[in-house]
Amino acid sequence: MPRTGRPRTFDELETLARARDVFWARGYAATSVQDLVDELTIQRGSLYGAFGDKRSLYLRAVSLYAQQNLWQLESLLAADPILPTLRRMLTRPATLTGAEPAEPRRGCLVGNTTAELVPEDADAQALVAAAYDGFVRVVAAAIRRAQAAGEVAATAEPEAVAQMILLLFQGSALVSRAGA
Amino acid sequence: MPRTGRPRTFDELETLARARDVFWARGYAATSVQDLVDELTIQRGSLYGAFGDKRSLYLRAVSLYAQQNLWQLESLLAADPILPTLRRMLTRPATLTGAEPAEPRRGCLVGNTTAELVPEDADAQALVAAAYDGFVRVVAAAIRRAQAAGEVAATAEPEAVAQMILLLFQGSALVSRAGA
DNA sequence: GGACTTCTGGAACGTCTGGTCAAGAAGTCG
DNA sequence: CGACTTCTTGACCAGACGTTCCAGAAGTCC
Repeated sequence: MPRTGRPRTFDELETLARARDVFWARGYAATSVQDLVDELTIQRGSLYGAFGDKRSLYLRAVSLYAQQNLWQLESLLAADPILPTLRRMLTRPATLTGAEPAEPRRGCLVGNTTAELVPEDADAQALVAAAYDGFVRVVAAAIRRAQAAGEVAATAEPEAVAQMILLLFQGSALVSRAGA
Repeated sequence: MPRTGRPRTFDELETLARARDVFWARGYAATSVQDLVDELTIQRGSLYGAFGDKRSLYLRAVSLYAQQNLWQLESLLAADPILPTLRRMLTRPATLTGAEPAEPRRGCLVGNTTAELVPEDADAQALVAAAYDGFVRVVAAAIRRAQAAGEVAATAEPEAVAQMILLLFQGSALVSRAGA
């Protein structure tokens, strides 16, 4: 069934990425639909037509963020050795997100969502839980590879260590919003 | 200058504590003034008369939360040994707040504030930064005491370890909102 | 080119928001 | 008791909010 009718004049993915940045900078509730209309170069009608309502747009934006971060994480950890990479991630959370250091500190959009929407919103909860799960899975796999290569002590429990790294990473992203 | 006129019929501190719980459960933006009026057993006029506006009330509520948590932390760490206490705090963030395990997971109000209001709000930023600072100070002091008592290796940097514990603690409180 | 479909732009809607106000109740103080 | 001050109550306000809708523009398909 080929798509007929007038095509969109804006790129949906690019617009979604811009929405992600707006939400990331301001949070969910503090971002009004008017803010989005202003910054996405889209009119209200188009926004609602393409993304449904504000909440759906937000969830899609967070989902995009989580997926891009997971890819970035995988690619960063693909190169041996992993320990310097992990250290850099923890001391500079922006390593994963590709944000400029000069930008105002925004933390991690998944973490921010966890604090603002979860546990009131079941969909948001599932979304962030999946993101955390993916993080742990990828890091644990990297640890196992590093153990096989002799970089990391074989006695360490990969899943447990990965879980702890997740906590450190989220804690770091959160606290970094408040200053150094 | 003695206070004259009709006295308040509600206890200000108790009301503030209740406001803290409401904000803690729902977040800042998602809590309407009407919600507060409903749950504090106070009328709008009294609320504004006693606490100024919504934001002031929120900041005072977070401040109360932070101070109570700091006291609780100090008293928990006063008893040797500190390591089991720290472990319990990290695996069960509610240890500090005194929240029931059955309650919906709310994380840490300071952390939630960091995610929702900071860095847009300079007052909130100062508030949470002070809270983090207090946490690190108290934990570092406890580590120094434990080092003097031989419980903790003397090679550890108390401040650095305390900072890491803060990150783990905040990470744990945050991620716990999303599930186990 | 004609029929049809989708998108755009912007006005409009009802609701809810945080905040104010005034009148009366209920205290304190001398 | 009388003067004064503060608190309570609930109606009220203007503005912002998220969302809907429709007329016209701009495409696709046969």
